Amino acid sequence: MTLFDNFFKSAFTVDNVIFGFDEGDLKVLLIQRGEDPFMGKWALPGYFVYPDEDLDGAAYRVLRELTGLNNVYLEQVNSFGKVDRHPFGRVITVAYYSLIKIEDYKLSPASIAQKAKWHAVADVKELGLAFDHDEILKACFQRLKLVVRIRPVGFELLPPRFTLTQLQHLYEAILETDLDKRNFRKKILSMNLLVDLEQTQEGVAHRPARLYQFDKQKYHEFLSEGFNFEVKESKKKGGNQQSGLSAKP
Amino acid sequence: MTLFDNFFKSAFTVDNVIFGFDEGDLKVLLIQRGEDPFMGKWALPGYFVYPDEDLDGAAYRVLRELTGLNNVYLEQVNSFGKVDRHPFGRVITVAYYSLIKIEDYKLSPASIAQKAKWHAVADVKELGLAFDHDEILKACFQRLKLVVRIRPVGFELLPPRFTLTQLQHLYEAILETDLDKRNFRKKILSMNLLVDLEQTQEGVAHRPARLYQFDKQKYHEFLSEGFNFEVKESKKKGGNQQSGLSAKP
DNA sequence: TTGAATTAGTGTAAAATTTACACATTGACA
DNA sequence: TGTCAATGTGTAAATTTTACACTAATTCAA
Repeated sequence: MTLFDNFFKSAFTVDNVIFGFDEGDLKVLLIQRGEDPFMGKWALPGYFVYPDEDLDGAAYRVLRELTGLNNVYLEQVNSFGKVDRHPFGRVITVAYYSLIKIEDYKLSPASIAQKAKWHAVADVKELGLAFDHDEILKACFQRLKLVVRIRPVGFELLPPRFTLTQLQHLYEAILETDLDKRNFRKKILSMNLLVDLEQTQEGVAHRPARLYQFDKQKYHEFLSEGFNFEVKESKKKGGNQQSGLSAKP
Repeated sequence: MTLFDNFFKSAFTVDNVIFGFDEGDLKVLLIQRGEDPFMGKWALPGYFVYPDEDLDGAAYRVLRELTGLNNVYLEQVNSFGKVDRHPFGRVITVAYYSLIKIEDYKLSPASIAQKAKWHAVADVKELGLAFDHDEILKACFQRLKLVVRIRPVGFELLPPRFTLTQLQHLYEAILETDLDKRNFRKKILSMNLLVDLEQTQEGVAHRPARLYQFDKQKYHEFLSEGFNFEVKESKKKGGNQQSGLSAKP
């Protein structure tokens, strides 16, 4: 293995951007560092890749240890390897993002130890993360924006029963835009991905909304055949520039 | 740095999928391995990431050493880190793809030494690459398919003057589909990205085609504002399943 | 010189999709 | 019983996409 003997003190890690959705906000799970470097700062959960472990395996492990969750959507985004990104040495990290239902997330021993906490993605800018984690988060968020147009992400992020307004808010949070209510509903319903539960919300001080769930079978058809999401921005409110996109079978 | 002392003999590399376009075929630059493992097999050009070098820097270096080219479109795609992907030890590689004009590529000393050769992407399946390079190529090709819809890749892959038919063939090669000639032209010309050079081909045994070049300025506007490419498959010939997509400002 | 071969170039109408837009409905609560 | 707050619904216009076939320009060979 002389090949390797030439090579240097360096390490691989994975860092995981764990997205959730709650109270109309897209959130990300961060941990507060208990040691240097960046003691006290917020950071993405991550850890070394073990020698007997695939990259994906490491990402799943980090996620599992922190959240206790197993069957989760997880996708590699990019690697980050600036020479000086870690003050203690050369560390190249592979970034993953995952989508989880916040209500499924129960504090694990690891998450307590690491002071894990959900933060609204929009608020993280001001927070300033450790290392180059701001950059990593940005890349993963951008990827999520792409993926939401190609895959029905509501499946991963919403509770089993949800209203169309909640679903719309999710899309708006991810796309950072406002959508037209009627057009959104038309589009979503026309995909036949939703099952009308013929139930309504309870205990809200206004007309209660119908509850829906995703149709797992249709969803899997979509995943294999391709998927098309396209809803245009409403121009009423002051949403930012953004528009449609489609990807068809 | 005790952190690092725990960690293992392992290495990072970059592997580069270098695409070119010639004679109607999308091609990839491969090298024939002169040493074990996989002696004699074709492989993607790649090398270790030096300790004082960023990932992108390493990818550019590999590309430059092989092709002598500098100002090239290059994008990170994914990392590959299966435990056993390299028979001699743990090697995690970061895959990049780049787009070059084949006519700009001149044999460099490195490319001669490494027996570099262009292969049609379609033919590589049968060839069987070293390591997990088939998988890496596939991932990069897939990425290119996505990118072609969002960025006018002709810029990077075609010579300065080209015909609309050449441009169409490029899109067909990347998307692996047939496109309708009239619709393609309508779409491309409506983007105002092309400059009609008011010249025609010479020495062809048929009606000579007009020559165009890309409008650099418009191109940069597109890059900053977003880009929209959408042309649907022609159903005449037996093209495979594929259809449109758009991404707008 | 003529015509055969080959690729370039061109327009339109129908279908599908996207967009903009406003008001009646429901239930809780005071 | 009326006020509050969010739900739910339809249509017409504009835009985009799609399907489709013939004439034009040039070379080459007879």
